[in-house]
Amino acid sequence: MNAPAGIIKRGRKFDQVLAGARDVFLRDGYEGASVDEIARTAGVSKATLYSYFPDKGILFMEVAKVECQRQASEATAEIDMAAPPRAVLSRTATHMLEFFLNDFGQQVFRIAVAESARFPELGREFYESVATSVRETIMAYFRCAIGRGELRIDDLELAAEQFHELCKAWLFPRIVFGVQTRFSEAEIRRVIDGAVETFMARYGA
Amino acid sequence: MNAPAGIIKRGRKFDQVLAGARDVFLRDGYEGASVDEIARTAGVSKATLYSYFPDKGILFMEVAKVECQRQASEATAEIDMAAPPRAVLSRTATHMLEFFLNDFGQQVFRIAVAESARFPELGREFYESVATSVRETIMAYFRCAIGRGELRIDDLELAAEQFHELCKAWLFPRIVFGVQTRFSEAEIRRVIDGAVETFMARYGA
DNA sequence: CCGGAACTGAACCGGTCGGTTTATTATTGG
DNA sequence: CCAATAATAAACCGACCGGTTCAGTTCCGG
Repeated sequence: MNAPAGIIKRGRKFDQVLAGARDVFLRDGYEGASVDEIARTAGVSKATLYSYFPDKGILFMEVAKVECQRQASEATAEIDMAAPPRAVLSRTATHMLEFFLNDFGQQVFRIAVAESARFPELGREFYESVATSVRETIMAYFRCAIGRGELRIDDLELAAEQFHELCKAWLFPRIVFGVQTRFSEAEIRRVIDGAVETFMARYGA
Repeated sequence: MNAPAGIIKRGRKFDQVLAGARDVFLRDGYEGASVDEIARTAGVSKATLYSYFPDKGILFMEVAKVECQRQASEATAEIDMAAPPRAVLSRTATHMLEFFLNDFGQQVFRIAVAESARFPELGREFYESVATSVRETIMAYFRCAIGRGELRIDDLELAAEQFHELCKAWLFPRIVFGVQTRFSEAEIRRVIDGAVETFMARYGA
Protein backbone atom coordinates (compact mmCIF):
# COMPACT_ATOMS: atom_id res chain seq x y z
CA MET A 1 0.00 0.00 0.00
CA ASN A 2 3.04 2.24 -0.05
CA ALA A 3 3.91 4.65 -2.84
CA PRO A 4 6.91 2.99 -4.49
CA ALA A 5 7.83 6.04 -6.53
CA GLY A 6 8.63 8.07 -3.41
CA ILE A 7 11.84 9.92 -4.05
CA ILE A 8 12.69 11.71 -0.84
CA LYS A 9 10.14 10.09 1.43
CA ARG A 10 11.42 7.75 4.06
CA GLY A 11 9.68 5.95 6.87
CA ARG A 12 6.44 4.09 7.28
CA LYS A 13 4.00 6.79 8.32
CA PHE A 14 4.60 9.23 5.53
CA ASP A 15 1.14 8.95 4.05
CA GLN A 16 -0.52 9.29 7.45
CA VAL A 17 1.17 12.64 7.91
CA LEU A 18 0.05 13.87 4.51
CA ALA A 19 -3.53 12.79 5.14
CA GLY A 20 -3.67 14.40 8.55
CA ALA A 21 -2.08 17.58 7.28
CA ARG A 22 -4.57 17.76 4.42
CA ASP A 23 -7.53 17.48 6.79
CA VAL A 24 -6.29 20.08 9.24
CA PHE A 25 -5.06 22.55 6.63
CA LEU A 26 -8.37 22.33 4.80
CA ARG A 27 -10.33 22.84 7.98
CA ASP A 28 -8.27 25.61 9.58
CA GLY A 29 -6.23 27.19 6.80
CA TYR A 30 -2.48 27.58 6.88
CA GLU A 31 -2.03 29.96 9.81
CA GLY A 32 -4.91 28.45 11.74
CA ALA A 33 -3.52 24.94 11.55
CA SER A 34 -1.11 24.11 14.37
CA VAL A 35 1.60 21.53 13.88
CA ASP A 36 0.66 19.83 17.14
CA GLU A 37 -2.89 19.42 15.88
CA ILE A 38 -1.67 17.99 12.58
CA ALA A 39 0.52 15.47 14.37
CA ARG A 40 -2.36 14.49 16.64
CA THR A 41 -4.78 14.11 13.73
CA ALA A 42 -2.24 12.11 11.77
CA GLY A 43 -1.65 9.82 14.76
CA VAL A 44 2.04 10.62 14.70
CA SER A 45 4.51 12.33 17.00
CA LYS A 46 5.68 15.81 16.18
CA ALA A 47 9.25 14.56 15.96
CA THR A 48 8.26 12.06 13.30
CA LEU A 49 6.49 14.75 11.34
CA TYR A 50 9.55 16.95 11.43
CA SER A 51 11.74 14.05 10.36
CA TYR A 52 9.79 14.03 7.08
CA PHE A 53 9.27 17.74 6.46
CA PRO A 54 11.79 20.36 7.54
CA ASP A 55 9.12 22.95 8.25
CA LYS A 56 5.41 23.72 8.18
CA GLY A 57 5.49 25.62 4.91
CA ILE A 58 7.06 22.74 2.99
CA LEU A 59 4.56 20.33 4.47
CA PHE A 60 1.79 22.63 3.30
CA MET A 61 3.12 22.88 -0.23
CA GLU A 62 3.58 19.12 -0.39
CA VAL A 63 -0.02 18.59 0.62
CA ALA A 64 -1.15 21.17 -1.91
CA LYS A 65 0.82 19.55 -4.72
CA VAL A 66 -0.58 16.11 -4.03
CA GLU A 67 -4.09 17.51 -3.76
CA CYS A 68 -3.71 19.47 -7.00
CA GLN A 69 -2.74 16.46 -9.06
CA ARG A 70 -5.45 14.41 -7.39
CA GLN A 71 -8.00 17.04 -8.35
CA ALA A 72 -6.58 17.42 -11.84
CA SER A 73 -7.01 13.74 -12.63
CA GLU A 74 -10.53 13.83 -11.25
CA ALA A 75 -11.52 17.14 -12.79
CA THR A 76 -11.35 16.16 -16.43
CA ALA A 77 -14.97 15.22 -16.87
CA GLU A 78 -15.65 12.37 -19.23
CA ILE A 79 -16.94 14.15 -22.29
CA ASP A 80 -18.70 12.43 -25.16
CA MET A 81 -17.00 14.08 -28.10
CA ALA A 82 -19.81 12.99 -30.41
CA ALA A 83 -22.71 14.35 -28.34
CA PRO A 84 -24.52 17.58 -29.24
CA PRO A 85 -23.32 20.82 -27.62
CA ARG A 86 -26.28 21.45 -25.33
CA ALA A 87 -25.96 18.03 -23.73
CA VAL A 88 -22.19 18.27 -23.29
CA LEU A 89 -22.30 21.80 -21.92
CA SER A 90 -25.05 20.99 -19.48
CA ARG A 91 -23.23 17.90 -18.25
CA THR A 92 -19.93 19.73 -17.93
CA ALA A 93 -21.58 22.57 -16.02
CA THR A 94 -23.20 20.15 -13.60
CA HIS A 95 -19.91 18.41 -13.00
CA MET A 96 -18.08 21.68 -12.45
CA LEU A 97 -20.66 23.06 -10.05
CA GLU A 98 -20.70 19.85 -8.04
CA PHE A 99 -17.12 20.60 -7.14
CA PHE A 100 -17.41 24.33 -6.58
CA LEU A 101 -20.59 24.21 -4.53
CA ASN A 102 -19.74 21.55 -1.98
CA ASP A 103 -17.81 22.11 1.21
CA PHE A 104 -14.60 20.50 0.03
CA GLY A 105 -14.37 22.53 -3.16
CA GLN A 106 -15.18 25.67 -1.26
CA GLN A 107 -12.38 25.11 1.21
CA VAL A 108 -9.92 24.31 -1.55
CA PHE A 109 -10.83 27.54 -3.30
CA ARG A 110 -10.66 29.60 -0.12
CA ILE A 111 -7.20 28.33 0.76
CA ALA A 112 -5.93 28.68 -2.79
CA VAL A 113 -7.04 32.32 -2.81
CA ALA A 114 -5.88 33.16 0.68
CA GLU A 115 -2.45 31.51 0.49
CA SER A 116 -1.48 32.09 -3.12
CA ALA A 117 0.05 35.35 -1.89
CA ARG A 118 2.19 33.59 0.71
CA PHE A 119 2.89 30.60 -1.55
CA PRO A 120 3.08 31.82 -5.14
CA GLU A 121 3.75 28.30 -6.38
CA LEU A 122 0.46 27.09 -4.94
CA GLY A 123 -1.70 29.39 -7.05
CA ARG A 124 0.13 28.51 -10.23
CA GLU A 125 0.06 24.81 -9.44
CA PHE A 126 -3.66 24.94 -8.81
CA TYR A 127 -4.39 26.97 -11.92
CA GLU A 128 -2.14 25.04 -14.26
CA SER A 129 -3.17 21.61 -13.06
CA VAL A 130 -6.91 22.01 -12.56
CA ALA A 131 -8.17 24.95 -14.59
CA THR A 132 -5.94 24.33 -17.56
CA SER A 133 -6.72 20.64 -17.84
CA VAL A 134 -10.46 21.27 -17.73
CA ARG A 135 -10.14 24.01 -20.32
CA GLU A 136 -8.09 21.85 -22.65
CA THR A 137 -10.69 19.11 -22.47
CA ILE A 138 -13.56 21.38 -23.34
CA MET A 139 -11.55 23.07 -26.08
CA ALA A 140 -10.97 19.66 -27.62
CA TYR A 141 -14.71 19.14 -27.69
CA PHE A 142 -15.22 22.55 -29.25
CA ARG A 143 -12.97 21.55 -32.12
CA CYS A 144 -14.98 18.38 -32.70
CA ALA A 145 -18.28 20.24 -32.65
CA ILE A 146 -16.94 22.95 -34.91
CA GLY A 147 -15.85 20.26 -37.33
CA ARG A 148 -19.42 18.95 -37.37
CA GLY A 149 -20.75 22.45 -37.95
CA GLU A 150 -22.52 22.55 -34.59
CA LEU A 151 -20.53 25.46 -33.20
CA ARG A 152 -18.87 28.55 -34.59
CA ILE A 153 -16.06 29.87 -32.38
CA ASP A 154 -13.26 32.24 -33.25
CA ASP A 155 -11.43 32.43 -29.92
CA LEU A 156 -11.53 28.94 -28.42
CA GLU A 157 -9.73 29.81 -25.23
CA LEU A 158 -11.91 32.79 -24.45
CA ALA A 159 -15.06 30.82 -25.23
CA ALA A 160 -14.05 28.09 -22.79
CA GLU A 161 -13.33 30.62 -20.08
CA GLN A 162 -16.60 32.42 -20.75
CA PHE A 163 -18.57 29.24 -20.32
CA HIS A 164 -16.74 28.49 -17.11
CA GLU A 165 -17.63 31.92 -15.74
CA LEU A 166 -21.22 31.76 -16.94
CA CYS A 167 -21.71 28.62 -14.87
CA LYS A 168 -20.75 30.47 -11.71
CA ALA A 169 -23.12 33.39 -12.25
CA TRP A 170 -25.24 34.26 -9.21
CA LEU A 171 -24.18 31.08 -7.38
CA PHE A 172 -20.54 31.75 -6.84
CA PRO A 173 -20.56 35.19 -5.26
CA ARG A 174 -23.28 34.10 -2.91
CA ILE A 175 -21.53 30.99 -1.64
CA VAL A 176 -18.06 32.49 -1.54
CA PHE A 177 -19.20 35.43 0.59
CA GLY A 178 -21.37 33.27 2.78
CA VAL A 179 -24.65 34.87 1.74
CA GLN A 180 -25.99 31.41 0.99
CA THR A 181 -24.50 28.00 1.71
CA ARG A 182 -26.88 25.58 0.00
CA PHE A 183 -28.67 25.75 -3.32
CA SER A 184 -31.77 23.95 -4.46
CA GLU A 185 -31.82 21.88 -7.61
CA ALA A 186 -34.01 24.55 -9.21
CA GLU A 187 -31.57 27.36 -8.40
CA ILE A 188 -28.73 25.41 -10.00
CA ARG A 189 -30.77 24.48 -13.05
CA ARG A 190 -31.67 28.12 -13.59
CA VAL A 191 -28.01 29.04 -13.80
CA ILE A 192 -26.90 26.08 -15.89
CA ASP A 193 -29.70 26.49 -18.40
CA GLY A 194 -29.00 30.19 -18.56
CA ALA A 195 -25.31 29.55 -19.17
CA VAL A 196 -25.96 27.03 -21.94
CA GLU A 197 -28.54 29.28 -23.54
CA THR A 198 -26.26 32.32 -23.54
CA PHE A 199 -23.30 30.32 -24.78
CA MET A 200 -25.28 28.80 -27.62
CA ALA A 201 -26.76 32.15 -28.58
CA ARG A 202 -23.25 33.38 -29.22
CA TYR A 203 -21.46 30.30 -30.50
CA GLY A 204 -24.23 28.03 -31.84
CA ALA A 205 -24.17 27.41 -35.57
CA MET B 1 -13.38 67.11 9.51
CA ASN B 2 -14.91 64.86 12.15
CA ALA B 3 -17.82 62.51 11.51
CA PRO B 4 -20.63 64.15 13.46
CA ALA B 5 -22.90 61.13 13.26
CA GLY B 6 -20.47 59.03 15.32
CA ILE B 7 -22.52 57.14 17.86
CA ILE B 8 -20.00 55.32 20.02
CA LYS B 9 -16.83 56.99 18.79
CA ARG B 10 -15.04 59.34 21.16
CA GLY B 11 -11.67 61.01 21.06
CA ARG B 12 -9.62 62.89 18.50
CA LYS B 13 -7.61 60.15 16.82
CA PHE B 14 -10.46 57.87 15.90
CA ASP B 15 -10.03 58.30 12.18
CA GLN B 16 -6.27 57.80 12.37
CA VAL B 17 -6.84 54.40 13.94
CA LEU B 18 -9.33 53.36 11.27
CA ALA B 19 -6.99 54.47 8.51
CA GLY B 20 -4.00 52.67 9.98
CA ALA B 21 -6.02 49.54 10.61
CA ARG B 22 -7.31 49.55 7.04
CA ASP B 23 -3.81 49.76 5.63
CA VAL B 24 -2.37 47.01 7.79
CA PHE B 25 -5.35 44.67 7.51
CA LEU B 26 -5.34 45.03 3.75
CA ARG B 27 -1.64 44.38 3.56
CA ASP B 28 -1.33 41.49 6.03
CA GLY B 29 -4.82 40.03 6.41
CA TYR B 30 -6.59 39.61 9.71
CA GLU B 31 -4.36 37.08 11.44
CA GLY B 32 -1.22 38.50 9.92
CA ALA B 33 -1.90 42.01 11.17
CA SER B 34 -0.56 42.64 14.69
CA VAL B 35 -2.21 45.20 16.90
CA ASP B 36 1.16 46.73 17.70
CA GLU B 37 1.79 47.25 14.01
CA ILE B 38 -1.61 48.85 13.53
CA ALA B 39 -1.01 51.23 16.40
CA ARG B 40 2.42 52.11 15.03
CA THR B 41 1.08 52.69 11.51
CA ALA B 42 -1.79 54.77 12.86
CA GLY B 43 0.63 56.89 14.91
CA VAL B 44 -1.24 56.06 18.06
CA SER B 45 -0.50 54.21 21.26
CA LYS B 46 -1.92 50.76 21.79
CA ALA B 47 -3.81 51.99 24.84
CA THR B 48 -5.58 54.61 22.75
CA LEU B 49 -6.51 52.04 20.17
CA TYR B 50 -8.02 49.80 22.82
CA SER B 51 -9.90 52.73 24.29
CA TYR B 52 -11.82 52.93 21.02
CA PHE B 53 -12.25 49.28 20.13
CA PRO B 54 -12.64 46.57 22.77
CA ASP B 55 -10.81 43.99 20.68
CA LYS B 56 -9.12 43.27 17.37
CA GLY B 57 -12.10 41.56 15.79
CA ILE B 58 -14.41 44.52 16.36
CA LEU B 59 -11.81 46.88 14.96
CA PHE B 60 -11.59 44.69 11.88
CA MET B 61 -15.33 44.62 11.35
CA GLU B 62 -15.54 48.37 11.82
CA VAL B 63 -12.89 48.90 9.17
CA ALA B 64 -14.66 46.48 6.87
CA LYS B 65 -18.01 48.23 7.29
CA VAL B 66 -16.58 51.65 6.55
CA GLU B 67 -14.72 50.30 3.55
CA CYS B 68 -17.82 48.53 2.24
CA GLN B 69 -19.96 51.62 2.24
CA ARG B 70 -17.12 53.65 0.78
CA GLN B 71 -16.82 51.14 -2.05
CA ALA B 72 -20.57 50.92 -2.49
CA SER B 73 -20.92 54.65 -3.06
CA GLU B 74 -18.02 54.56 -5.48
CA ALA B 75 -19.02 51.37 -7.24
CA THR B 76 -22.26 52.54 -8.81
CA ALA B 77 -20.86 53.62 -12.12
CA GLU B 78 -22.49 56.60 -13.70
CA ILE B 79 -24.61 55.03 -16.40
CA ASP B 80 -26.21 56.94 -19.24
CA MET B 81 -29.65 55.38 -19.27
CA ALA B 82 -30.25 56.67 -22.79
CA ALA B 83 -27.06 55.29 -24.37
CA PRO B 84 -27.07 52.18 -26.56
CA PRO B 85 -26.33 48.83 -24.87
CA ARG B 86 -22.92 48.17 -26.38
CA ALA B 87 -21.58 51.49 -25.14
CA VAL B 88 -23.04 51.12 -21.67
CA LEU B 89 -21.90 47.52 -21.27
CA SER B 90 -18.40 48.30 -22.45
CA ARG B 91 -18.13 51.26 -20.13
CA THR B 92 -19.50 49.30 -17.17
CA ALA B 93 -17.13 46.43 -17.83
CA THR B 94 -14.15 48.77 -17.94
CA HIS B 95 -15.16 50.38 -14.68
CA MET B 96 -15.68 47.03 -12.99
CA LEU B 97 -12.37 45.60 -14.15
CA GLU B 98 -10.51 48.69 -13.05
CA PHE B 99 -11.48 47.78 -9.53
CA PHE B 100 -10.97 44.02 -9.70
CA LEU B 101 -7.63 44.15 -11.48
CA ASN B 102 -5.74 46.64 -9.35
CA ASP B 103 -3.91 45.83 -6.15
CA PHE B 104 -6.44 47.39 -3.85
CA GLY B 105 -9.41 45.54 -5.29
CA GLN B 106 -7.46 42.32 -5.25
CA GLN B 107 -6.63 42.65 -1.57
CA VAL B 108 -10.23 43.54 -0.72
CA PHE B 109 -11.41 40.45 -2.53
CA ARG B 110 -8.79 38.21 -0.92
CA ILE B 111 -9.68 39.33 2.58
CA ALA B 112 -13.40 39.14 1.95
CA VAL B 113 -12.99 35.54 0.80
CA ALA B 114 -10.55 34.50 3.49
CA GLU B 115 -12.32 36.06 6.45
CA SER B 116 -15.97 35.65 5.53
CA ALA B 117 -15.79 32.32 7.34
CA ARG B 118 -14.50 33.91 10.56
CA PHE B 119 -16.68 37.01 10.17
CA PRO B 120 -19.95 35.97 8.53
CA GLU B 121 -21.24 39.53 8.65
CA LEU B 122 -18.33 40.72 6.54
CA GLY B 123 -19.19 38.58 3.52
CA ARG B 124 -22.84 39.60 3.61
CA GLU B 125 -21.99 43.25 4.11
CA PHE B 126 -19.62 43.17 1.16
CA TYR B 127 -22.05 41.33 -1.08
CA GLU B 128 -25.12 43.31 -0.15
CA SER B 129 -23.46 46.71 -0.31
CA VAL B 130 -21.22 46.38 -3.34
CA ALA B 131 -22.48 43.57 -5.56
CA THR B 132 -26.15 44.29 -5.03
CA SER B 133 -25.89 48.02 -5.66
CA VAL B 134 -24.01 47.48 -8.88
CA ARG B 135 -26.50 44.87 -10.01
CA GLU B 136 -29.47 47.09 -9.24
CA THR B 137 -27.97 49.89 -11.29
CA ILE B 138 -27.38 47.75 -14.33
CA MET B 139 -30.81 46.15 -14.00
CA ALA B 140 -32.35 49.60 -14.07
CA TYR B 141 -30.56 50.25 -17.33
CA PHE B 142 -31.76 46.92 -18.72
CA ARG B 143 -35.34 48.02 -18.10
CA CYS B 144 -34.77 51.28 -19.97
CA ALA B 145 -33.16 49.53 -22.93
CA ILE B 146 -35.88 46.89 -22.99
CA GLY B 147 -38.45 49.66 -23.09
CA ARG B 148 -36.69 51.07 -26.15
CA GLY B 149 -36.64 47.65 -27.75
CA GLU B 150 -32.85 47.46 -27.67
CA LEU B 151 -32.69 44.39 -25.41
CA ARG B 152 -34.81 41.33 -24.80
CA ILE B 153 -34.29 39.82 -21.34
CA ASP B 154 -36.48 37.41 -19.45
CA ASP B 155 -34.48 37.00 -16.24
CA LEU B 156 -33.04 40.41 -15.43
CA GLU B 157 -31.15 39.32 -12.33
CA LEU B 158 -29.48 36.38 -14.01
CA ALA B 159 -28.59 38.48 -17.03
CA ALA B 160 -26.87 41.05 -14.83
CA GLU B 161 -24.91 38.35 -13.02
CA GLN B 162 -23.97 36.70 -16.27
CA PHE B 163 -22.54 39.91 -17.62
CA HIS B 164 -20.60 40.43 -14.44
CA GLU B 165 -19.08 36.97 -14.71
CA LEU B 166 -18.39 37.30 -18.42
CA CYS B 167 -16.24 40.33 -17.68
CA LYS B 168 -14.00 38.29 -15.41
CA ALA B 169 -13.40 35.49 -17.89
CA TRP B 170 -9.74 34.53 -18.31
CA LEU B 171 -8.56 37.58 -16.34
CA PHE B 172 -9.88 36.78 -12.93
CA PRO B 173 -8.60 33.26 -12.36
CA ARG B 174 -5.19 34.31 -13.54
CA ILE B 175 -4.84 37.28 -11.23
CA VAL B 176 -6.47 35.67 -8.23
CA PHE B 177 -4.15 32.68 -8.35
CA GLY B 178 -1.12 34.78 -9.08
CA VAL B 179 -0.48 33.35 -12.53
CA GLN B 180 -0.38 36.88 -13.89
CA THR B 181 -0.38 40.20 -12.05
CA ARG B 182 -0.63 42.77 -14.83
CA PHE B 183 -2.66 42.82 -18.01
CA SER B 184 -2.11 44.77 -21.17
CA GLU B 185 -4.78 47.01 -22.64
CA ALA B 186 -5.18 44.48 -25.46
CA GLU B 187 -5.75 41.57 -23.08
CA ILE B 188 -8.46 43.51 -21.28
CA ARG B 189 -10.10 44.65 -24.49
CA ARG B 190 -10.24 41.08 -25.74
CA VAL B 191 -12.24 40.06 -22.67
CA ILE B 192 -14.52 43.09 -22.58
CA ASP B 193 -15.35 42.90 -26.27
CA GLY B 194 -15.96 39.19 -25.92
CA ALA B 195 -18.25 39.75 -22.96
CA VAL B 196 -20.27 42.43 -24.74
CA GLU B 197 -20.49 40.32 -27.88
CA THR B 198 -21.69 37.24 -26.05
CA PHE B 199 -24.14 39.19 -23.97
CA MET B 200 -25.63 40.93 -27.00
CA ALA B 201 -25.84 37.67 -28.93
CA ARG B 202 -28.15 36.38 -26.25
CA TYR B 203 -30.03 39.47 -25.16
CA GLY B 204 -29.77 41.89 -28.08
CA ALA B 205 -33.05 42.68 -29.84
C1' DC C 1 -4.08 79.38 33.23
C1' DC C 2 -6.01 75.57 35.25
C1' DG C 3 -8.08 71.06 35.62
C1' DG C 4 -9.84 67.13 33.59
C1' DA C 5 -9.83 64.26 29.74
C1' DA C 6 -7.19 62.23 26.09
C1' DC C 7 -2.99 60.26 24.92
C1' DT C 8 1.61 58.08 25.49
C1' DG C 9 5.23 54.57 26.09
C1' DA C 10 6.74 50.79 28.03
C1' DA C 11 6.48 47.13 30.86
C1' DC C 12 3.94 43.19 31.76
C1' DC C 13 0.81 38.82 31.58
C1' DG C 14 -0.88 34.51 30.01
C1' DG C 15 -1.01 31.90 26.17
C1' DT C 16 0.15 29.75 21.65
C1' DC C 17 3.09 28.53 18.16
C1' DG C 18 6.97 26.51 15.32
C1' DG C 19 10.64 23.87 16.06
C1' DT C 20 14.34 21.08 18.90
C1' DT C 21 16.02 17.80 22.10
C1' DT C 22 16.25 13.69 24.83
C1' DA C 23 15.52 9.49 26.77
C1' DT C 24 12.73 5.54 25.76
C1' DT C 25 10.17 2.12 23.12
C1' DA C 26 8.64 -0.38 18.92
C1' DT C 27 9.69 -2.43 14.43
C1' DT C 28 12.08 -4.95 11.19
C1' DG C 29 15.61 -7.02 8.17
C1' DG C 30 19.36 -10.16 8.17
C1' DC D 1 17.68 -13.02 18.04
C1' DC D 2 19.94 -8.84 17.73
C1' DA D 3 21.34 -4.56 16.24
C1' DA D 4 19.93 -0.62 13.36
C1' DT D 5 16.46 2.20 12.29
C1' DA D 6 11.93 4.44 12.99
C1' DA D 7 8.78 6.28 16.10
C1' DT D 8 7.20 8.06 20.58
C1' DA D 9 6.01 11.25 24.55
C1' DA D 10 7.12 15.11 26.87
C1' DA D 11 9.69 18.71 28.16
C1' DC D 12 11.70 22.68 26.53
C1' DC D 13 13.03 27.14 23.88
C1' DG D 14 12.51 31.66 22.01
C1' DA D 15 9.47 34.48 19.66
C1' DC D 16 5.30 36.69 19.06
C1' DC D 17 0.61 38.05 20.03
C1' DG D 18 -3.65 40.07 22.10
C1' DG D 19 -4.76 42.56 25.78
C1' DT D 20 -3.98 45.19 30.44
C1' DT D 21 -1.93 48.41 33.53
C1' DC D 22 0.11 52.56 35.03
C1' DA D 23 2.74 56.62 35.81
C1' DG D 24 3.56 60.50 33.31
C1' DT D 25 2.66 63.94 29.39
C1' DT D 26 -0.14 66.61 26.14
C1' DC D 27 -4.14 68.88 24.78
C1' DC D 28 -8.03 71.87 25.11
C1' DG D 29 -12.32 74.16 26.78
C1' DG D 30 -13.85 77.34 30.12
